[in-house]
Amino acid sequence: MVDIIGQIAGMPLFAGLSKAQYEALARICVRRSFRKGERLFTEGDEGTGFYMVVTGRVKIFKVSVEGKEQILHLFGPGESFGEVSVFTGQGFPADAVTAVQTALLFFPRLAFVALIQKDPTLALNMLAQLSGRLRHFAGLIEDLSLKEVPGRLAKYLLYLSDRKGDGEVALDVSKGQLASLLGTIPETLSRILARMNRRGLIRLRGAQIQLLDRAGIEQIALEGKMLS
Amino acid sequence: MVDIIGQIAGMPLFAGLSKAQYEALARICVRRSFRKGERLFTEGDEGTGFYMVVTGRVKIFKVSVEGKEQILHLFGPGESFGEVSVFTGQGFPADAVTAVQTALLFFPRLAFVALIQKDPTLALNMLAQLSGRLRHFAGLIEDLSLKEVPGRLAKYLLYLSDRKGDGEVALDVSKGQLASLLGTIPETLSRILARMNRRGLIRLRGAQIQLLDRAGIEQIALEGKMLS
DNA sequence: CAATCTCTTTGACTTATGTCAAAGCGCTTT
DNA sequence: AAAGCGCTTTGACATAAGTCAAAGAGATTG
Repeated sequence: MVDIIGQIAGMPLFAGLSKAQYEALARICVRRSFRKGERLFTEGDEGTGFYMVVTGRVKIFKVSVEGKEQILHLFGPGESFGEVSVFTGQGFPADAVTAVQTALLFFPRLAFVALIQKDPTLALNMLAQLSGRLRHFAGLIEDLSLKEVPGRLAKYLLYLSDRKGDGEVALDVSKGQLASLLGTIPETLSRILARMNRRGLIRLRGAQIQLLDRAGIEQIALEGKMLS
Repeated sequence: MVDIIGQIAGMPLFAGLSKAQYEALARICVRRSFRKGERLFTEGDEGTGFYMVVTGRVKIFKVSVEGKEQILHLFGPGESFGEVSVFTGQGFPADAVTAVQTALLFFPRLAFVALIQKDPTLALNMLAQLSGRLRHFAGLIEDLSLKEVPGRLAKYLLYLSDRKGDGEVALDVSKGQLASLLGTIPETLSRILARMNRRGLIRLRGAQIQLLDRAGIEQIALEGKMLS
């Protein structure tokens, strides 16, 4: 119980709340652990609450009839997911699976809504949370519709690089999963990485990628394509 | 003033509020009219509030460096937009332009946040609103990534048909705009409509489209492609 | 340490969709 | 009705990206 409060206190969604609120949140939530690859829910399932990642990683994705998948979001520690069906009352809009061994807090719908009704700060935090997610989705739509795969890849490499600081980047997902994240397939991703490598934009060593020509990569990200 | 209250009362975002709340909302908002094609804001602009459509139509979209546009959403009467930057404090994530002559209500950020803090119902309505928008975006991402243009078009035709009831559908946007909505260009859309016409799936007469083979169209929407 | 299994890469090929250019069509304006 | 204008359609072509198949690389396990 006390350690759950500790976990909750650090989350952006719960920033600025009173001690009493932390306790109330800790009282309504349930901690659950999952092995890698476990399914949390499937599109259409009735949503009885939402989740927050304590440790690990959760993949939210859509699947086509042929089995191709598009990752909508990868959520890590401190991030929450599954709120949409809490507030609309409809089923989940996508599938969720753990990408690695994962610990989650589950917040039941009705109890959480009751808390929100009593605490405007919590409500505003949640509104900020969903707004951020909308911004992210708008970016994904832009990328899928207006950029080619090299452009999306370049943007992702720069994103990784910005998180780390230096010019050496370690992919935080398998290349297959990265393909799903970028809206393509492994073969295509592989070819484009090879092309960037040949042109001296990057130096490929497995999951380690060195950004050799940052300006060139930035241009590809901006223009959305790699001039042939 | 009184007529603004009347307009507000009917909006889903404001459902279930007290008379006093309607009056407070009416007090903080400003009504503004725009001619067709006027720009309301541009991506990156600081958001000082959000808008609600009274009459007319607003197009929210992204543009690529080459000038191709992807429509994120078309908002009509009773729908609101621009909330994202209200709750994150960052700039608008996309561009907004009126698609026709349009009347809007503008709600200033700080005044509205103050109201939300006092009224949990308003907060929950807004959460439902944003959640619905996330669901819509998830669907758009799915379509762009996992369906081909015929699949997206079929889905849109069925959507129009479901709104109307019968098998005769009138496009509510120009074909050029429909292309932007579906993530393609006018030439491609034109070809695919012609192909569906040739195959007896639809009967094309300008902006009037008759759905002749609903089952066939549903299959294309589901599979995401038109088997050649 | 070999065997196996999965993930990744490469090659040859197909195809959906974009590009560019021109023609067609409908609508408004004079 | 003629003229002009924007939107739509069609054609010829280019190309990004998917499919299928096989080889290669890396990791895991017995």
